[in-house]
This record gives sequence, C-alpha cells and structure tokens, in this order.
Amino acid sequence: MSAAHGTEERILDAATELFSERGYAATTTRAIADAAGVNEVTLFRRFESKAGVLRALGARLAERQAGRAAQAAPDSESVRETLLRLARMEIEGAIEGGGLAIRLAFEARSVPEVGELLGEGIPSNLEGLAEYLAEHQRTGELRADVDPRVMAEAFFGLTSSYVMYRMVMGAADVPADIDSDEGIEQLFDLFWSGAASREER
Amino acid sequence: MSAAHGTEERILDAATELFSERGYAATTTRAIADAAGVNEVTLFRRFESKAGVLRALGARLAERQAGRAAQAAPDSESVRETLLRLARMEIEGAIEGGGLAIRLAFEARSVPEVGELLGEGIPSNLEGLAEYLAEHQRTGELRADVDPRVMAEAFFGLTSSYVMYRMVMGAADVPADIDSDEGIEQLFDLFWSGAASREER
DNA sequence: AGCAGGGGCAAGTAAGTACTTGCTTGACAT
DNA sequence: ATGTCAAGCAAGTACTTACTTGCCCCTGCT
Repeated sequence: MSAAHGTEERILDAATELFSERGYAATTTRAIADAAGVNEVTLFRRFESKAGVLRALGARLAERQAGRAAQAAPDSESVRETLLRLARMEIEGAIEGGGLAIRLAFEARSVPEVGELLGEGIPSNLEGLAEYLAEHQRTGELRADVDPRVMAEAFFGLTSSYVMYRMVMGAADVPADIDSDEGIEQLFDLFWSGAASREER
Repeated sequence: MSAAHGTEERILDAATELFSERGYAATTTRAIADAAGVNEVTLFRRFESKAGVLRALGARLAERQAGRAAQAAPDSESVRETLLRLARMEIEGAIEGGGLAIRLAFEARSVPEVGELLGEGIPSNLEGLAEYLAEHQRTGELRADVDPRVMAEAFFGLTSSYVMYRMVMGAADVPADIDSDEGIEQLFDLFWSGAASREER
C-alpha cells in the first residue's frame, strides 16, 4: 500500500508540473507517466482516466490550501495585516502549485472537466474580497472613491501577476531579488499605498 | 480580389475570437472555418496551415498596435499622463484582441509556433518600462523605495489582470461599470497613488 | 463564347491520443 | 508452495485533427 501510495504521489507530482507548464489539454497521459517514471497503464489503473488525475490533483491542492488557511484567521489584526496575509497565502499557494491554478483557470471554459474542478472558485473569491473591502471603506480605513470591486480586482491582479510572469517567461528571466519575500512585500506595499485612506498610510 | 480579401478577414476575425477563447492548441481549423462561415478547405487555400493563420493574425495585430503607438509619444507630458496613456494602450490593445495576446502568452512555451510569434515581446516590454520608471525615481517623481522592476510588474499586472478576469470568467460576470473607461481610470489611479512620490500625488 | 479564379463539397490520409486488453514479472504473506 | 497485489510491456481500438485531393459551381472579365 505504501508502494502504491508512492506511485500515486509521483504521478500527481508529475501531473502538477506538466499541467502548469503546458496546460491540461496539451499534456498527454504518456508524458505524465514518463515524467513519473511509470508505465502509462499504471496511471489508468490508479486513476481511472486523465480527468481522474485532475480530480485527485484538485483534492490534494484543496487539502493543502485548507491547511494554510487553518493556521490563520486571527481576527484581531489590522486591515493591512489581513490583506498582506491574504496576499502571501495567495502567492504561496499559487507558487507551490507551479502556477497550476492560474494556468487551469484559462482552460476552465474550453475544457469541461477543468471547469467543473474550478467551479465557482474565482468569482466568489473576488466577490468575497470586494465585500470585505467595502466594509472597511465604510469605516474609513480604505479610500472610498474607488469601486471595491475594482480594488479587489487590483489586489488579485497583483498577486496573480506575480505568479503569471514567472510562468509566461521562464522563471530564469525573472530577476532573483523580485522572487523573494521582499518582492512580495514591496508589491503589496504598492497596492496598500494606493488603496489605504490618507490617514491610514 | 476584394472578395478573397473579405474571406481572409472573416477567417482572421473568427480565429481571433476562438484563439482568445480557447487558446491556439484547443482551437480546430474546422471550428475556425465554421465560425467564419467558410469551408475548411478554403482556410488552407488562403493560409497554408493553422500556423499560417496564426502568423497572419500576428501581423495584423502588430500593424494595429503600431497604428496606436504612432499617434502617441508627445514627450512634453507628465509621468502620470505617460503611464496612463500606456495603460490605456495596453488595455485597448488587449481588449481589441479579446485577450488574445495574454492567452497566447500562456501557450508560448508549449506550442513552438506561438513561442516564435511572441518572441521576446513581453520580457523586453517589462525591462523597458522598468528603465523608464527608474529614471523617474531618480528625478523624484516616483517613490524610490520600491524596485523599479517590481513597480513595472505591478503596472503590467494591473493592466493584464483587467483583461484576464474578463477572460477567465465569462465577461457576463463582470460588473458593467468596471468595464468602462472609468474602471480603467480607477485602476490606474490605484497604481498611481501607490507608485508616485508623496509630493506628486 | 470562353476562361480564370474564388470557393463549396466529399472523401481520404496520416498522425496523435485517451483508453483497453492480455500477458508476464516480482515482492510479500500465509 | 501458493495466492495476491502492484507494476511493466506489447499491441490494439476508437476517435480526433491537421492537411490533401479531385471535382464541381458560379461570377466576372475580355
């Protein structure tokens, strides 16, 4: 069982890498099997189908994301701290999956099984954040002259573009210093300086 | 000749829409032909191959982009004006292509012909903007405590995410008011408030 | 009238790809 | 020793997809 578990993990790891590099549709089951050092037939025996691999992958990602979220949510912190933490979580999660989620998002509408997996994830995230922001616009912590949805979009734009550029051009082309914790902090600070009310910043 | 020209245009229009919706690899030549109201064979007669359609599309886009760029570059304007104009150009161009460029960027590494078409475009854009920003950090118009490359990344992140969300979730889910000129302005303002030096904003 | 060129239609080829089947091997447990 | 389970290997099926070929029709020019 532990051996079987091991090969499943290896297959999922390989799939993660290939899906995030080439996308779901462009990745062949043979390529996944080869990258995992496993026979293609084994892939089908473990996970029924290519879509099965995707589902298992989704489950594993959700689990890890939940793990990250669980060790958070102390509610006695400032808006700035909350948003920064959210940004970190977003970026960490995205980086860990090698940009998998973002990459798959682009296939959600053309590949049915990908759409199913992602479901309502992204829109609801955006709506949720917009609500949170609107609330703190009312309390005066955030500037009120910008539509909260625009603000939410800008926030996700920053975090996702952080990952996006690393995917679109090879990671090699990205200056090393941006790739650090400080890079995230600077990026967030840019957003924060723009979004906070004058008194807060 | 004008008839032939017309069908070519229709094919390119259809390809633009489909490529930006589903990506290059996932779009079949038959789908393009159907969408253009044309026989699949005609597509191959006009443009040699699927890659040929892509090349023609690239040429047409470059032409239009050049057109937009040409009617610009008055150098006696402020940094803010320059950047806002750039943001508008970016977004307009991206929207006009239905997000084509961004979508294709994700396929650049897995589909050779797409990679060829896009070439060095994106990295050089980023570098160029970073240089411009660094220059104006020195003159004190932009805050100096943020890496110019991070700033450039944030800028492109904003503009591209504007388009991205409209692609990832159906355009229908996007609140209409964000989709206006004012949305762009707000988004840019968010960036500007974060990036400008204290005296400038 | 004649002819050239753009385009439709039917059919076919070659390659790739998800997925299947049947058989073998090796490790481990009883 | 015998059975079980994971995994490899070879081969094949069914389907999709880029691209081809051959033939026809129509329009417009001379």
